This record gives sequence, C-alpha cells and structure tokens, in this order.
Amino acid sequence: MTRKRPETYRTRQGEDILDYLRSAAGRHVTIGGMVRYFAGRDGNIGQSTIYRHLERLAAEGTIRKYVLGDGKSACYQYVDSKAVCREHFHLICDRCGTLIHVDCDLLEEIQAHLLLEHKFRIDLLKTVLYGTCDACLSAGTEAGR
Amino acid sequence: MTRKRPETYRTRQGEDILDYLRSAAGRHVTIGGMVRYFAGRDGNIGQSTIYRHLERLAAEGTIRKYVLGDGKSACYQYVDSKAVCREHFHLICDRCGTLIHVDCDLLEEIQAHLLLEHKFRIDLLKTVLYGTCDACLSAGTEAGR
DNA sequence: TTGCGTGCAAAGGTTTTGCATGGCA
DNA sequence: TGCCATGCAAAACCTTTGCACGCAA
Repeated sequence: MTRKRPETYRTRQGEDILDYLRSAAGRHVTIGGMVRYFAGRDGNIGQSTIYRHLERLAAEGTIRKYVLGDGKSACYQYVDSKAVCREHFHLICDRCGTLIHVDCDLLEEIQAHLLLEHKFRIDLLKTVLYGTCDACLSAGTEAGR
Repeated sequence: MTRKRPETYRTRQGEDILDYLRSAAGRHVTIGGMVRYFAGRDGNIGQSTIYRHLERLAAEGTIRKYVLGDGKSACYQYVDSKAVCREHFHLICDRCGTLIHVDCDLLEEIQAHLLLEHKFRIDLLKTVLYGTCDACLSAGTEAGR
C-alpha cells in the first residue's frame, strides 16, 4: 500500500538460466548439467543460485520438473505452452532418457475413464510413463538388462 | 536343471525385512524409515543390508519402488500378487500417498496403442500415474498445485 | 566347507543452508 | 538506500561400495 516493492529482482544470472532453458526447450536438462555448464565459463553461476532458480521456476510452472524412475536424476524442461503440456502424456525411455510428448485422443479417454470409473483424477503434469522408445527397441533388441 | 545351488540364503534379516514390508502392505514405507526402524532394536539391521534387500525385492517384483512427486522420497510397497501387478497400472494419490491398483481392459488397449502407434513399450512395473484419489477429491479443496 | 549375507564405515553424489557481499530497483 | 540475489563452502542427506567376518546350506 505504501510503495511498490519488487518481489523479485531481474538479474543477469536469472536471465542466463532462463535463456539456457529456452534454448534447450524440447529436451530435458539435468540440474547437474546446468551446474557444470555454468561453472567454468565467463558468467559463472554458483550451484545454489541454479538450484534456487529452478525451484522457483518449477513452482511458477515456467519449467517442468521430472523425476526419472531411479529417483536419482531430476530433470527440468522449459514449458513454452503450458496449456498444451497439461493435456498430454509424457513418456520417458528408461534406456536413453528421451522425453516424448504424446498427444492422442485415446489418452484423453484414459483421463475420462479414470475419473469416471475409478474416481481418480490424473495429474498430467506429474505423471510420466516409463518404458522403451522406438530407437532403443530397435537398437538394443537384446540389451535388456 | 538341478536345483542344488541356492542363489540366495534365507537369513533372519531378510525375513524381518519381508515381515515388516508385509505388515505395512497397503501403506508406503520409505527406506529411511526402515533404516531407523531396524537401527536401535534387538535384531539390528545395517542400512546397507536394507538397501540391498529392497533393491533385490524390487527387482524381483515382490515390492514396488516409486518416487513421490518431489523426487526426494523413494518409497516401497509390498505387492501381493506379482503376476497381476505386471498387468495393470498403478495410481498414486499425491495427497495421501495411497497406492491404487487398476486392472481394466481400456488400459490394455493403451499398451497396445502405445506400442503400435507410438512405438513405445510401456513398462508397467515402473510406471505410476499420479493424481488425486477419490477420498482426497471428496475431502476436497484444491490445495494441490 | 563354500561363498553369500551382514555390518560398519567410508566414499560418492545430490540438494540445502549459513553468511558475507554484490547488485537491482 | 533497502533488500533480494549471489557465491562459496559447509552441512545435511541419500545411496553405494569395500572389506572382513558370520552364517546358511
């Protein structure tokens, strides 16, 4: 009421991090990768700064946080069109880690079905389906571990 | 195939761990909780033993490992019927943590569809769908997100 | 007796936190 | 100038690993 107080400051580090995430849109990035990326270079960014930014951005919905099956590597991905990504499933190949967006009518059916028949409202932002992607299916026919 | 050589030994620790998991069936337990549970008491069990057992049991399919949304807590839950659990989806309510087994024809369709149309072979042992369960939906508010 | 299982502790890895300084508004 | 943001390092966690001894079969 008194005076406008900025809740967040715009900083070079924040911009750099967002730039990096945007440039990697479509791919997923790990926090460790970003720490390494920003470590040695000119505009060095400390890891705590990166952690703090990613946490904030994920909370805002600007980026999406994925936890891979093993629970070890948290991945983030820039979400350009939040609305769209709310409406489809995400697949992750547990061999190569590729993130696949699947937009498909059948999958919408699932949501409806789960809600109606099983009284469960699925959260597509959190849900990731694990399995093996096309490339890895062809490539590692016998590589199953 | 002679069944002479035992691949695993039956030990007190292994039994205790399995007992604990069975007694907690229906709820999810964290590995940290188990370490603490077995730490001080009589039949003390070292944490590496617990880790090793849970890893094995999860690989066998006797228990299921899943990671909650925040990616911090790996949870395990005893699974009674392995055969069945390979063939259906699992839902986890991100509010109360309840694990729900869903066996449904529509879901089989999905597997087939993903494989045929999207060339993705889903792994039902690893996949968990996140969302909100009936009870929490009724209980109600939109506290999530 | 054989060799897997166990326990302890150390090692590895990831994420969080404390605190003094830097920099945006 | 007021305060949030930053960086560094330490702390806090979580999980894995090495190794010698115990114990099931």
